[in-house]
Amino acid sequence: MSLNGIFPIDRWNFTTHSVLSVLSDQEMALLTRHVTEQRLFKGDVIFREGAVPSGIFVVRSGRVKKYKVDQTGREQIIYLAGPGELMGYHPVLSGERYADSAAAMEETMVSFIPKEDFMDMLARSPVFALRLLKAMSHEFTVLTNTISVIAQRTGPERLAIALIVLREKFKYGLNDHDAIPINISRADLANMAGLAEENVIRLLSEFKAEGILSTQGRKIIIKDIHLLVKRANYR
Amino acid sequence: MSLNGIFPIDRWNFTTHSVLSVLSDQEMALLTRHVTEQRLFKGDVIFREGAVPSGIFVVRSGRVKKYKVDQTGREQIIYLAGPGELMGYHPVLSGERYADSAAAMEETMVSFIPKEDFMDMLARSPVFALRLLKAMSHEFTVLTNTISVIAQRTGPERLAIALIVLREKFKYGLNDHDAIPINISRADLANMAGLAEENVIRLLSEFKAEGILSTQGRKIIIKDIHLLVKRANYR
DNA sequence: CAAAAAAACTGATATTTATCAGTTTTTGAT
DNA sequence: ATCAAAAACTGATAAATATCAGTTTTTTTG
Repeated sequence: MSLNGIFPIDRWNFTTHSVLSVLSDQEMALLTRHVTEQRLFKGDVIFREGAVPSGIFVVRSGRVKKYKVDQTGREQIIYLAGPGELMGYHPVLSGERYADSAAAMEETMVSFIPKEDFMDMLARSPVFALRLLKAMSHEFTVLTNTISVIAQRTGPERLAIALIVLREKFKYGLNDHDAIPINISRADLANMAGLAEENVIRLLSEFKAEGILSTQGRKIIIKDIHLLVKRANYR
Repeated sequence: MSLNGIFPIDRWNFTTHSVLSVLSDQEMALLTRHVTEQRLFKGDVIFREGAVPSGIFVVRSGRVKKYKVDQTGREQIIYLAGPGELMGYHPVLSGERYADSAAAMEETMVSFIPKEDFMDMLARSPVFALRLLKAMSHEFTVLTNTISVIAQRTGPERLAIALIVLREKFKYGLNDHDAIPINISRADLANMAGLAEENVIRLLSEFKAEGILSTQGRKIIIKDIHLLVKRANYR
């Protein structure tokens, strides 16, 4: 079932504009001539805030969290990247260091493209540059909405929105009628919603009592998406 | 006195990469051939969330807040734009609607460039496109840091950070040794720091008691920037 | 498959921040 | 300069959320 029209899911989480797809086969071959593949396991760090980038990453499979760590060690998850998404190109373009860190949330495959090849393709292909501008502009909308969610929504609303986003992120590869098991630790969920872990757990059992979801161990299954959207208090 | 090295002020608030400056005189003339100037007064809305953009804006003088309004009518200020900054080009590039609203915080001059002229220049000038990519990437860092401030800092820390940013934003046109009067309503300050207005006022008098600042009516003057940076708990 | 480790969960309490109902001060218009 | 309106400010209270100190369940590993 699609959420279009009910909840603007695309605005909250997806980078639907496929950036690489605008390249011709020839250009693609040029861009990926020095590409390397990496298999990552849960918790593996892909890049760390403050480090100097040497290339960009493409998520091939799995899920990656982008986050910032504060003084007390708490993580705030800023974005969740899935298959097909580009990561880590902003600091390459701006000549800065990484503004956040990225880590695999499960077994994940990523491709690494050296920054020289990326910048080279950008200079060669005006279409690619324009498409990247478009994709970044969209990401901007997503980040702006993230700010408003964190700053203006209550705890229960933030959790409900995080669950709606996660459900979409975990849909990948499943049939439409399948139940979608959201496989995420309570700690990661808390860091997404900006809540203490204990409060996430308490809210989850409230949602369960309301018939919104069920749990199987750590896995969360949304039973009534409309009720969940209502709980998110979306206007 | 510069804050470089003490507090990474640029990361938090400035779009220092001047986008228009890379254009030749000829290109500039082409871009600004249909430009119109507008004089705006305090509170005047420049664009509103959800509206369809028909061009981009350049702030010439004054200060503009970019914000989102929630169900209860509360504003969260996302960014504060000053002289030289481009506004409202993201939705033009992505073909979306405005993700946030913009309003003048004081008497302000803005230029309006029709989107056709902007897109035309982008197609004509690869240097311009690359520069825009660079500027947007930097903005990304700023937004990412905004998220971490809102999500991970305490109320007093958020207020201290807002004041540091505001002090820089109000520096424009003053001599280095001048006191910088931050002229902002308590309501706007609260909406920047993500606090209730009453708590901002209480915190301001705490800061005053600590010798960090003084007030003259609504105007705030930072007396000890090092103490303020300390209060922001920056590492 | 049993033991150990990790994660999920619970209840009580503390802390932070917002809300409400005002009073006082400042600002802007005549 | 005066008055009305708006903004700044104060104190008391309420609500939301975090923290602490555990117990129970689930997952992982030898």
